[in-house]
Amino acid sequence: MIKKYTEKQKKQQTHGDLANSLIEIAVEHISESKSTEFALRELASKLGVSHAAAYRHFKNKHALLETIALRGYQKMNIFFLERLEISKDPLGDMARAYIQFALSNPGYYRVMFAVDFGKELNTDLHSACQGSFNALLEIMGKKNKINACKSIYTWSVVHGLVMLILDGQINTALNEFSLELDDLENQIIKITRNILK
Amino acid sequence: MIKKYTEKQKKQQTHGDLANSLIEIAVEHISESKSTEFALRELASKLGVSHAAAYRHFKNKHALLETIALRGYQKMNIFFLERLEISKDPLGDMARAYIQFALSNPGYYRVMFAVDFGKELNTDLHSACQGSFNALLEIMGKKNKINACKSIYTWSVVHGLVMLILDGQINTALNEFSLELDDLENQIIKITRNILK
DNA sequence: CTTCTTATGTTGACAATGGTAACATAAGAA
DNA sequence: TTCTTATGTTACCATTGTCAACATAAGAAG
Repeated sequence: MIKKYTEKQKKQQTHGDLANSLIEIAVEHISESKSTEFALRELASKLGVSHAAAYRHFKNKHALLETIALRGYQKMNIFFLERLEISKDPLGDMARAYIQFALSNPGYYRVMFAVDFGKELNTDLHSACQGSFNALLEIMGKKNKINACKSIYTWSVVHGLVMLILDGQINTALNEFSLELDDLENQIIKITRNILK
Repeated sequence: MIKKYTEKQKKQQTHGDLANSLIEIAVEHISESKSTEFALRELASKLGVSHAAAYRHFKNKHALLETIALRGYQKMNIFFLERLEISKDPLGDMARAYIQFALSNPGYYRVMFAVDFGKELNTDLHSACQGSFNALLEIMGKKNKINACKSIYTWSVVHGLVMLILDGQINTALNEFSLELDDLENQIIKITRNILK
């Protein structure tokens, strides 16, 4: 018994760019749900494609996440480069750029910090992540222990702030003191700059 | 046809303290897997109990997570109180306590920041979380905008640092500069303490 | 002690999901 | 035109969350 496809199925045989579509819709979903959990089948369905189609482009669900994380780091690194090429305040602009990237790309950012790094050393991912940190390290000046501490410190500040904001943990605090996000961001960058002198 | 249980099943009819056992094993699993994802059935099986037994103690999987988060905040608040009762350096000790709690209770800490706060306002959870922040706020002195910023700033530093450490993101940086965690922690607290000046 | 009620287990079912295998078609290379 | 490969499809399976029906334990009420 030979299977035959209907005309509709024939037309949908090629989606065009399923890999990218999957990435986009996953990032969007993660951004809205505030969680990196999602159903591959549901996304496929939304794209008008069968549940198994995704496996032609990604080995499994985790591979999709890894790809998203990698793209996120690449996007972020480019974002940094653009902002820092001509800067009179590298540290401040770096911090500002970091916060802005994360808050305007919550889907990517979440995945970048949700994918387990320890599991199977994905060298691409590792070096992409390393790249961001090195940019920060260079801003600090000479590469030594003290400046490494300062870099980690700065990373901690911006990463912590961004995660607290994305997870909605400081909403009530902001409301209570009628604080705007912009004010907070400026304050935090100001403090950071002073501290590191 | 009436079902009969074997002698073995009869003995296992009461587990003793399944609710707490579930919490403990879940926290342990999360701590080891570095992820808040787990299979309820697997945990039940490890506890020698059937897959549906958990539902006598928790409405669903998410409820278990909420309970873990709540306990985490309670444990953390107690931890803070103990450390700050007699302190000559409240901000430094607070930061130190925060980092220590998170690093020695990674399972709880992860859940505390993974449970979605926005979904269904779990008032207990909210107030428990609020309690931690208020402790920090009081250390800063008068409650105003500036000090709210400083509090959020401090929280960002310690939360960011802890998450980067737990997620293994700064391992390579630490290795590269032969930095010990203790050194880093001290450096960061030293820097943070300057905030209040 | 007996009986009733409730707390806490059990099994069995179901739907959703991740993943694989077998198969069909499209598209481009030979 | 034909062969190969990329990219879909359906069918199937194991795992998981959840619920319903049922069984037993343990303590309260008589």
